[in-house]
Amino acid sequence: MPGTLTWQWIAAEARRRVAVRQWPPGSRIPDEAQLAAEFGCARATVNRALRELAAAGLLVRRRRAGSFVAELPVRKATFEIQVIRQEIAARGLRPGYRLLEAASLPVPAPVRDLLGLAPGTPFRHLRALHLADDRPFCLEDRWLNPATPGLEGVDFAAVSANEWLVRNRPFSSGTIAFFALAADPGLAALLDCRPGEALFAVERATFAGADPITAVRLTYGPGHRVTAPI
Amino acid sequence: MPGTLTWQWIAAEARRRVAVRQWPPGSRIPDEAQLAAEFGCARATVNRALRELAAAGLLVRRRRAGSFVAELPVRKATFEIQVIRQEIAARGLRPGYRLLEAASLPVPAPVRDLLGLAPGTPFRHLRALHLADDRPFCLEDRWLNPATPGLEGVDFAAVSANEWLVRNRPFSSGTIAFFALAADPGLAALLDCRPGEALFAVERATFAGADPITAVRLTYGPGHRVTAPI
DNA sequence: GCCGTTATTATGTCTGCACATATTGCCCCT
DNA sequence: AGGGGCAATATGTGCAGACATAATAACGGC
Repeated sequence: MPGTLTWQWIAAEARRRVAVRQWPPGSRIPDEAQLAAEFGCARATVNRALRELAAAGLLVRRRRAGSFVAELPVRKATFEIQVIRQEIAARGLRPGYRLLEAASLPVPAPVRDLLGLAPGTPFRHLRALHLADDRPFCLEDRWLNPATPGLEGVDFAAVSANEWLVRNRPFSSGTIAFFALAADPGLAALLDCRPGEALFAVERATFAGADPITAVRLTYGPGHRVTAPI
Repeated sequence: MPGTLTWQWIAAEARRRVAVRQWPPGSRIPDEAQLAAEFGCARATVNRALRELAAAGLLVRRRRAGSFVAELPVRKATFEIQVIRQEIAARGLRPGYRLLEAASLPVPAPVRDLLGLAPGTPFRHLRALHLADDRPFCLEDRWLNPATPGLEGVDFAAVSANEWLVRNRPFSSGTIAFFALAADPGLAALLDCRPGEALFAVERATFAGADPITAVRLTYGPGHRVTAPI
């Protein structure tokens, strides 16, 4: 055991003790100082290991109270949100892009609520199709704040709004939602599927601080799956 | 600036510098020692801050090369996977549960591939309906390794397999996938919706080390959304 | 001029110490 | 017995210094 130190080893050992019920769910585990003594390392090293396990949902830590094994551990799955072009390339396909529509319109009510806007606010509305090996991959339907800095003069026929935003307005906060959707005739024609077919869709709303930047719905072609390791 | 230290302040300041293009995408940022000098703190503190930003996808760090602002930052959305009963309770609804079917059957091919099993392996097959305020919420269709320790004698009419596993075989690894699905007549009857309606579904495969534990598909009622902050 | 070896450098991690902070539980006062 | 205040305690974070490691850049031999 000594010699193989590092916080990762300690984290793995703690995981093992939880898995074999040496530290049963709900129980309090020895405090950092005790573990540091047992493993023959500094308390900071134990702290690093346990902090990691708490972030993973395995432990619950409370000041003065101690560290406890989670009763009903909340597992966390982390999905990576890439630029769509990269998402397509990662599947070994050739990405393509076609702008369908660009206009300035008053935002519809659902988007208004999502972004917290006043009724009648004009936003830029964009619809574009992302292609993989020349076949429809996903429809991007976006409402974009016209006050976004740097927006004037951008040609969204050449660069997708998706990619322009990631490059130019990155690091914003927001929410993401996944859901299922039946293809209406228009969607079916665009995504090359049967009307009524079940499609997978993602909606994102993003903000820079309190300022709304964009709301987007990405509707994927039939059979699309989003996966992540647990 | 001095006095307000903590790694969180440094992380926020670094985020700001990236956002205002003081540190443009792709550029190399000053190294930890320089930043520590600038902020008047220890290198370990800067390290903690930058490590956090790298985990968030904002920075890319390479030994000897330095820290760089990500070109196309890969945003990460973290979904919490709760026990279904808690998921229902969190929506302010009364959770219910009904076991529909329990049998020992040879695993079908798709599940076999997912879990890496030999053909003809017998697994325990469970189907159960989770209810919210007595209305169908989600159908659980599960294949469970009969060799799972502690499994014998568990009454899955009283406890959902979902919850039993989280309590008794937690902390396993695996994969999760989200996708859309059209309701077949059987599903439609169970989930109280129209046949052909688009439904949201989740598939998980979980392992303890290399040993397969379970494969499960959760098919949610119409209109279900899964959301996460970014 | 090309290629393999070596030195340099920035990050990754550990140690040992210190103080801050949030609770909890005990004690004391009423 | 009950309630409020205080001290004990475990985590959270900070500092300075050190060595490990990986990847690059510089160098030297052929």
